[in-house]
Amino acid sequence: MKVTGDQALVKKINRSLVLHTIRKHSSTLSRARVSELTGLNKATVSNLVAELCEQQLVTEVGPGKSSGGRKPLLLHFNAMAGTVIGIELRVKQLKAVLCDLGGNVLEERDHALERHDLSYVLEAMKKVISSLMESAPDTPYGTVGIGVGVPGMVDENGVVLFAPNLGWEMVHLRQLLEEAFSVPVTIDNEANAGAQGELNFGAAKDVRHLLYISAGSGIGSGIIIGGELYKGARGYAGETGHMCIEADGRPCTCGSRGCWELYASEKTYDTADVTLPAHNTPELVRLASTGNEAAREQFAQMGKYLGIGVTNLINSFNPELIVIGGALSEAREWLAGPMQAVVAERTLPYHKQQLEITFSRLGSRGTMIGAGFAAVMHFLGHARVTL
Amino acid sequence: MKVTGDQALVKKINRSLVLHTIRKHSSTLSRARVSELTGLNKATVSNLVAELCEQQLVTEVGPGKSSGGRKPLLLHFNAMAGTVIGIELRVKQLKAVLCDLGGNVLEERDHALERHDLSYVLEAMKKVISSLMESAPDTPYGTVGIGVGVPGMVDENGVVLFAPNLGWEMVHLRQLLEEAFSVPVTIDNEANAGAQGELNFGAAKDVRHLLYISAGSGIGSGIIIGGELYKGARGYAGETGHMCIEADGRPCTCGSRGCWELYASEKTYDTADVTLPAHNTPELVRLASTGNEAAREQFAQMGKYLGIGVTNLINSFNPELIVIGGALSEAREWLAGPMQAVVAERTLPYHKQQLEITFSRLGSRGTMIGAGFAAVMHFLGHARVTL
DNA sequence: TCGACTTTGTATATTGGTTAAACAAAGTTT
DNA sequence: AAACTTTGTTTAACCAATATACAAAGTCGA
Repeated sequence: MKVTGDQALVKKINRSLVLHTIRKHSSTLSRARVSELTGLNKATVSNLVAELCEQQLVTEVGPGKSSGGRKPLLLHFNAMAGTVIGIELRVKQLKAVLCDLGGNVLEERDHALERHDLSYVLEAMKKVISSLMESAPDTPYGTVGIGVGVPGMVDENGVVLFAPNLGWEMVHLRQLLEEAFSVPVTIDNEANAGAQGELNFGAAKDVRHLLYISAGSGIGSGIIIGGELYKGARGYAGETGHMCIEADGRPCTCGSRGCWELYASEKTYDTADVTLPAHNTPELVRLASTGNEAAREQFAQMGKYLGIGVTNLINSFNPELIVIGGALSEAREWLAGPMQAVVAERTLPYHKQQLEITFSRLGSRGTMIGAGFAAVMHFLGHARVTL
Repeated sequence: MKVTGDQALVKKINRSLVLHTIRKHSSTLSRARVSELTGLNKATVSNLVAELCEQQLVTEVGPGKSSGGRKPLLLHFNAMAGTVIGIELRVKQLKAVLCDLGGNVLEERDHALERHDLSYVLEAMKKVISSLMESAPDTPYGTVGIGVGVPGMVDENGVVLFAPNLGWEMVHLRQLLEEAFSVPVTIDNEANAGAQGELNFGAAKDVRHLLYISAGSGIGSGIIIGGELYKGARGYAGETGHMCIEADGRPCTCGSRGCWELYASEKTYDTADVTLPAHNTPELVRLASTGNEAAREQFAQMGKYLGIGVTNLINSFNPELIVIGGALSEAREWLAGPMQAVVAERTLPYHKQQLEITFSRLGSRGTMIGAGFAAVMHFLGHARVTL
């Protein structure tokens, strides 16, 4: 959209600056400190804070310690000003949480999915959302948004362009949910949502260049560059599961061959050469931990191929931190070793020096929380300028 | 950098909006039409245009056709208000142009490079730049910037982090050139520069989602999403040459194995199984056109592997248009067929419907012109807001 | 305990940009 | 020639940020 500059815009930008500064350092900043951090004049900060207080998004939490003068009045981001719903749509499951504006989980729901057709899934979503909305505590703004993470490509209008694992194409999911609940809805790629979750509340707090790999029934990645989600036209980037790692490898449903996710996701369970003792991750993890060799070997193979793909991404994006999330992160104990070995062998020394690989801290909740966070950001607003 | 909102910022944003609107539709817009296009008030446009006229960036070019009222005064973007220098640093060659602010080439220089050590290359660059600066016509602002495209990763401060084909690491190129010439310098990845060139002046004018593949001594890609260069922390994105397309393929200097550019760039010349009749692209192209089978087969193989990598990128980014540039675009006649065949076979029908693959229109000049354009944009300023 | 100093936060006048509305200028149409 | 259209400028009003002065509330040393 074409944006022109006027005073309303200036105010939006500065309000956003002040609000998010307080949010990120809740209960530790005074007006004076916010003024220093943002570069805004003290008076401007005072005015904007007054407005935010009226809107109940910020409260004064009491005096802090003096450093030789008047005691500062510490400002608190009022996370309980409203709630959001975060949803992760998986292939066989619908997971949802009710969060406050600070990403704290207040309620949680799980719902098994038997089919993937839109009307069935939509009905299930509506049920779960209604249930969470009813359980929401009384807050000034109520439930201010719904964020959904889906396993597929999403455009800037919240249309699911393509979700192969669900068999969806061109589903106007945002519109459908907004019509049903009359609340702003944000739709994100599942990996992008997970990346946002880990960046804001998990293993990657305040990392500038992050690569989040979501390994489950497929593989997706969320890429954070310069502290911001590198989403391009939303969800387009990071569709790395179909990165070809074997030129003449197995044919994939995507039309190509040798795609990464055929070798390093739960898809391997169906095509594995050896007979596996189980065909789902939780069961295989259980078996591996009891010493089952076939299960361990399976994870070792997947770890190796995970490492190959991760190496590609390291060589492309040179992140500071890599977080592995998704259902497969449960198997970290058996994946990590082989994966790290491949990465150590294949990446340039130049990359290795500042690189760390870790697993999701939010676990299976990361995507939901991240999706909910997108709704929070939509509610709070996030204007900024590129020069 | 932290940016706060004030009236100066508002003016910057609006000035930028007006200036670039006029630039993109030079000599066809009146003040009234600019007001409509930008959404700014007529008075605001008048004021900003007056200022731009004073700065000699815009001139009134005369009356247009009336549509039932007073004739409009058409506004012209004064491309000759200044000049920029665009440089492409290749492995064996330094190519440079002097352009006006509209990307029109005024002078051109070529300089062979015998070595890659920094001091030697820097000396060559200085010579070429000085020569172009001296030949620059007299303009109000003179030579306002230097843009360089380099075959490697570049960070946001113009530091060449890593350029394997030159053996460079952590070269503060921007700083070095700015100190030598006291003119703003922009450093870009070579593929990103090429993408910018084709987007603004070449085969991809006004395309929203573009994938530019630069295939030469290596492979890089420039990704345009939503009409803007998707560069993340500059140059990090698009380092696709080291995308692994053969899990246990040939070892690469990058530390990995089976990298794309080992199979689809000029690097194949050195590792080809069969004895090639020549080991450089121009010669092979000549041979292929005279009917040499070995040369044609070589290009066919490269085309196939180009297609494999391109398919990966299509499945990841779903662009509208793919432009193949770089030295290998000279061989389009023999590459295109095999490449298209692989792409057609491997991509999803969903992607194919809106996808077009073409070759560079600016040819070998694309990167230079794009690099120069980056300098133009730096000079003109390009403030905008994200909500 | 008192006064000097510090730090926090607010009030006031100024600045500088956009804007709506009226207006002037220069056409076309009937 | 009168009525209408379109272009571009002038005017006054508005509004957010800012510098500056100031009030409030603390610390610290003698």
